[in-house]
Amino acid sequence: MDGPSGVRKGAWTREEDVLLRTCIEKYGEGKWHQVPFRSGLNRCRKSCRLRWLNYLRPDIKRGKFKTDEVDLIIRLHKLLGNRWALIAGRLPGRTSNDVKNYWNTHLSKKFFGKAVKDVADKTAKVTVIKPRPRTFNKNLSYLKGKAAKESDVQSADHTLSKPYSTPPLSEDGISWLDSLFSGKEGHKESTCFRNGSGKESISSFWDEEISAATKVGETFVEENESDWNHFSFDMDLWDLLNA
DNA sequence: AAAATTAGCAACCGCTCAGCA
DNA sequence: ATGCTGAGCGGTTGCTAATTT
Repeated sequence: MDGPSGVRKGAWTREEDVLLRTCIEKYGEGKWHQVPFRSGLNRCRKSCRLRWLNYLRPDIKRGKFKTDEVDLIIRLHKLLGNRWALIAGRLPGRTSNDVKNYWNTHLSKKFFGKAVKDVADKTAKVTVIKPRPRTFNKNLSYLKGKAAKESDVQSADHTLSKPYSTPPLSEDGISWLDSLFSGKEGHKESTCFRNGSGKESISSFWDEEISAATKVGETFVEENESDWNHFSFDMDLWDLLNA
């Protein structure tokens, strides 16, 4: 079971779980590089971290996904793509691995299979561009104050897997995006689920998303500004989160 | 009852990013 | 500006249990 480097791999034993749990309870989460040494486990830090996050953490919820959880996964996946950590963050007690596994085993066939069938039926190629806001670039024309071209916005409609109503552009052509990113008025009362603590504002949802996105390298699709053409926004999810 | 197939889940791997020197 | 290291994420693999033939 040991790897070439002498580090143990494969399934965790009960004893290893106890050692890891004891270590985390004593020293707290984090400093994963020290965990194997502190716990006395012959495991790599990645393995320890994963075991804790996906299995040993006390707040992890086990058992089948409820229908509302499934519904949320579907909607969030539509909005965020395969960003399992973000999706799992909206599902109290569920890990990204859980969500990912559930999607791959239950939902991907259901939806991807259907999509394939739809495409075959229509014999039309549809490219679904999933939004990945973490590739934001501060040099993007939008962030430099340039307005998005309306024609671009309109053309984006054709790239979406589901039609949606694009909020009307104001004179500067960016107001709705502006408010979306700044999390300003109009959304403050909206809510969504958050880690069992009840609710949080939808604006904070986006604040988190966008702040993370803008923080990360501050690269906002510089190499292909037209990516914004494909920015999709799920109004159904918006409604759901507002509900 | 046994073999083959499928489904579900745990764990690993490789990559990217942030922080720091 | 650059390189290094730790941390985190998503894709993929592999094992096991359940189901079907």
